[in-house]
Amino acid sequence: MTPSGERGEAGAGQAPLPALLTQAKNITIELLHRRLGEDGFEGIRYRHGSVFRFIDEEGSRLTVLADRAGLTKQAIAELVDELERLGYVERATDPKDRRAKIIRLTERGLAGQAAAARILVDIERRWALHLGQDRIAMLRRTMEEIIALQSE
Amino acid sequence: MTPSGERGEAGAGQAPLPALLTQAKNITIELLHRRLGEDGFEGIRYRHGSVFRFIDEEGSRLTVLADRAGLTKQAIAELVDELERLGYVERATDPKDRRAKIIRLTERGLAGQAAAARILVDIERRWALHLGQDRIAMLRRTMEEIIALQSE
DNA sequence: GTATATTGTCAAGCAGCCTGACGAAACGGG
DNA sequence: CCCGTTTCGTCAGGCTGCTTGACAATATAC
Repeated sequence: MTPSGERGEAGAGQAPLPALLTQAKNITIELLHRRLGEDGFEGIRYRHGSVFRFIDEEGSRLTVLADRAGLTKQAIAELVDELERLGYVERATDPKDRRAKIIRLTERGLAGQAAAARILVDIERRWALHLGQDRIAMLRRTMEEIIALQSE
Repeated sequence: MTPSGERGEAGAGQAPLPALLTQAKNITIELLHRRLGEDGFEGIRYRHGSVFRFIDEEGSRLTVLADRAGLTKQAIAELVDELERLGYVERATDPKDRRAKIIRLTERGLAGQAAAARILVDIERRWALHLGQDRIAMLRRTMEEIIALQSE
């Protein structure tokens, strides 16, 4: 009763684009989080990326993070709660605005952020080793351009 | 209180790979489902792809679909319920095995499946128009090879 | 100085999956 | 042929990751 499979398609031709993209994404985040765990950064999940990716060096407000991540304040608040419990992030009341709280990476949070970046670079490097540097660079550029194309 | 954003990264360099892949996927499925809707195929959601993608022409059992999609029987059962309500699929008891039910695409289901395939080809074609045929073919091949690389 | 907007939190709900347990039907060995 | 085991689909309940709605505390504008 535990799912596993994934095989070829039933119908004509080739795997649909969304399936390909999804599978590639899943592979990437699985590698990333496994290696984060191995490096001692336990408990970090994919969703936490919304904080790590968008937080400013000097810290950011909840509202700002929510806006950047395209999520609600409530959703981000829960992520921050979790990361705070795990010791990656800390909240401090903004002295300029006592409604707001500044969310800042702790030492460990900074280390985790750096580790993630390093691991992702390494993943790309290993793919480049098998498929060629230019192929991987092209993959990245093509996706960026597709995304740019759509947001016109 | 409705999220929207998505902007550049805070930290160094470039967008992380998983974010890129996710965004590309989201763009694709959004285009796909919008155009499916325009073509009169209402109510189809991303998750329904697990049925449309893996169902055999003569129909398939629930268990088979679940296995192929990498989901539980229960998850697929709910998808099939929905698609049945929408008229894309029908259940028939297997005469060979009265425990089992054969899930088969209706006329409308077949039309929807064909439309989806056609739209996806068209999306790729339009990207190729802007970025070049070779770039899009390469994108596809590179992702396929990355996926193959990981499942060694 | 008071109306209005903004910040973060509490509560509740929905989607999309999961695990567990089950009756009905098929299968396999004696 | 009968009975234990396996396989089919379903029912019930739970978890995760998000949503909308409502709110007290605080800041801002006129």
